[in-house]
Amino acid sequence: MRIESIVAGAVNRFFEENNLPLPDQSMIQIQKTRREFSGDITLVVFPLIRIMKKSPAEAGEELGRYLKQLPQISEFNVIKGFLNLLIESSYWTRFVSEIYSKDNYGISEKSGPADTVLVEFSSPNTNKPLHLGHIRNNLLGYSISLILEANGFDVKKVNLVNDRGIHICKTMLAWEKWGDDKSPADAGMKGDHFVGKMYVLFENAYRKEVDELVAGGMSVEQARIDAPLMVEAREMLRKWEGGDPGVYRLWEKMNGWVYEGFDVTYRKLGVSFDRIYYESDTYHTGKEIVEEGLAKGILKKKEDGSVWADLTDRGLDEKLLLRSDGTSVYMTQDLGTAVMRQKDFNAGKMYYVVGNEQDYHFRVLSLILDELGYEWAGSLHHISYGMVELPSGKMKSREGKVVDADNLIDEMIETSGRLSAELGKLDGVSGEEKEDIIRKIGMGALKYFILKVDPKKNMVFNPEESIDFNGNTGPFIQYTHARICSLMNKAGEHGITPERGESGIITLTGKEVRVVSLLHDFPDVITEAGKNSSPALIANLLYDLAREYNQFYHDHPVIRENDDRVRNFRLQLSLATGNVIRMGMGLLGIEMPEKM
RNA sequence: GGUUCCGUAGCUCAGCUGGAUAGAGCAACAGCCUUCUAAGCUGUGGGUCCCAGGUUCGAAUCCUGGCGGAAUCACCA
Repeated sequence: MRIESIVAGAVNRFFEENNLPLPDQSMIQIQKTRREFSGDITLVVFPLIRIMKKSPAEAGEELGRYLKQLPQISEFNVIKGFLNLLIESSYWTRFVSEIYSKDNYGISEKSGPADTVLVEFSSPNTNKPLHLGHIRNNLLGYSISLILEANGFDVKKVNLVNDRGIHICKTMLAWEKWGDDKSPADAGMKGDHFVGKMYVLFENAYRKEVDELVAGGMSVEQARIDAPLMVEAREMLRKWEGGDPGVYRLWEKMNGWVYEGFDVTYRKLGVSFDRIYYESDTYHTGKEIVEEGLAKGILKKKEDGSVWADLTDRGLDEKLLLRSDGTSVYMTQDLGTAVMRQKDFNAGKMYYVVGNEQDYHFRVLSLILDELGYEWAGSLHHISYGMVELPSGKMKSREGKVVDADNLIDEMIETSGRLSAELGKLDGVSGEEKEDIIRKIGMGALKYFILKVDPKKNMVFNPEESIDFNGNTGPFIQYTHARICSLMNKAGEHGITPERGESGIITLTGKEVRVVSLLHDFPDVITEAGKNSSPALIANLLYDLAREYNQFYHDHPVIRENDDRVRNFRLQLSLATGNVIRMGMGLLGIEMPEKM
């Protein structure tokens, strides 16, 4: 049993034996002892003094004397209402001996098909390549999926591709006009970048047209509608919706280019999906659902033919679901997608990893599904994450103020290679192995940089100051792991391997205890990370662990230790640390080199 | 304007459902490699936790009101 539960149980017994009312569970607060005091864990006695009717000092003393009887508690002291408990080394050595060789420590087994959950992430538009904002989305979505799996859920990762709409038509029109019938291969570009370039060509020419119309005296709003390019794009959208074979072929061809490009980026990021949905499919279902709602009288049609959901009873406004011309909007498609998915997977929960700019949209989506009578409407859960901003503010694709995903990835790997060379770290390694290590480190730096930040918060990325490889970074944690691998190899060469079982009666140093106690926290952190959809919690623990381990490593001999029992414990401790780091980083989607 | 979120060191971020003298990293400066990987370790300086009230034995954390910033409130997605 975990030490916190043992102590909490003993506190309860104390009240029982003294015929006092039992304290509420929330009153038994156990936390880590702050470093400046002596002890490992601390019971906060303030909440208990009311029942005990004693001063904090007296209550602490009394509880301390009682708890010291536990075989796991060796010492105690009371300072200002805080009861600090020193844990017997044998508790820690036994704990380490139990987990050091497990490759599933902290991981919950799958609990069955009833616990299927669905995670949507990525959700790209097919008119431009992925940028840093998408990277955050993909890394979060993928990591959260892994974390939910580690919490025992059967996770389905799904992607919803926004492959239809006016923005796609803009790229098609631009290609027809200025593409010279070239393919991405002809242009020597990745498909998504090539199509993205078409989008930019359109936007630039369109802006020029608008400017000219405005100069001629037209209002900006009207100019945006009347600009010849926009008229053509809308015409193309109508043809697409009408199933015009020529337009449809072009649409398929250009989307194909984009998907080829996306695949490359996804592979580099190491993300994958169990199922991909396309809005060009789901919007049909969405329309049907709206028609049904209309027939049932839940939705209402206005005179101009547009269809609305009335959410004024719920404290919100009315929401448009079909335009007056009968075409669907964003919400329509999301309704369809949700219903299709529920049919496909019957998931207990559907998570949407989507930026916080869409908080309102998802509140409305869930409410409308509820209005329409879907009893699973409450199972939608928006994992809302903050924007990635540049020092100059928000990224804006139309102004070219974006950090391109592929460029960034390439730069990270390049930097990784340069640093390795400067430090002479991989001089003994060559070829594919070397490339692989360099790639893992570069990607580790990028992924950790993004994931260590609380998802809910906006974060700032400064392209001028490239992502660090020292300090609180992915490579720092990877390095710690590589060190441990190297240590174990060296130990093996000396014929030293950790022996199973407890290492015998030894007294641990403060640094050893700090490392063990972080390992001890790992399962709880996985649980919390699952509940809060926050990979950052895992990242923070791993950083603390790596830092504490490096301190331990700095001033404790392992292989060179003469006392067999101590040496064995330190080997187990090192192995356990390496395993937890590897598993934990695995949950962030970060690979671990064995040397670097 | 309504709603939601945010405001912690020069910069980037931790700080869990209230607990001890608010912590890391980067940047700056000063040290540590005949010893298991120096992408490491140690030390120094750096704070009105936006402001003002309130609740509490105790508030960066909870409540109210300001100030500042962001998002959203589309027949865009």
